[in-house]
Amino acid sequence: MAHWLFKTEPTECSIDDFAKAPNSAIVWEGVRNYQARNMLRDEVKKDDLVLIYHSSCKLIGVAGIARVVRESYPDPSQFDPLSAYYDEKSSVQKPRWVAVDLIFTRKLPAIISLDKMKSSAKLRSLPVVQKGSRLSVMPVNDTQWQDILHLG
DNA sequence: GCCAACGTTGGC
DNA sequence: GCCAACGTTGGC
Repeated sequence: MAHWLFKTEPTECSIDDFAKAPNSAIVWEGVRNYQARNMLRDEVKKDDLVLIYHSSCKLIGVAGIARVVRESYPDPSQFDPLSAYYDEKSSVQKPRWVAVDLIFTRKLPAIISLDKMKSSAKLRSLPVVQKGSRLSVMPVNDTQWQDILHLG
């Protein structure tokens, strides 16, 4: 079982949105970067655990944990002209983007801040703390997973 | 709101 | 297939 970190702007989808619907799958849609898509499509598997990371907000960092309940399938938002994620170059016959479904696991008692992760020597190789890393889907290895949660 | 660091696009 | 111009991301 692998571990991941998914970025989200809490104004779009926050850990509280997960917590409010603990029994319903959340469609993780809108990934529009090829490198992130490839991981989502090829490597993110059912039962993998995901750190939900809040970005572009006041309290930047890991807010909670979710679990993959459905592996990649065509992202419905790419076909929806009314969606902000609509892609006119994509088609149902040849979809370009994928989504996965997640379910709430738990909210952390406190956000594990980006600052805190950056100041941990153990986490220097973690993609999210590296300069210029903008991927919205990033791998987290087992050791890093433990180290991150121990910061909390 | 700024801007560095990436990613994408399109002319050649 | 190169690369300049442009667009986006996201921390600050």
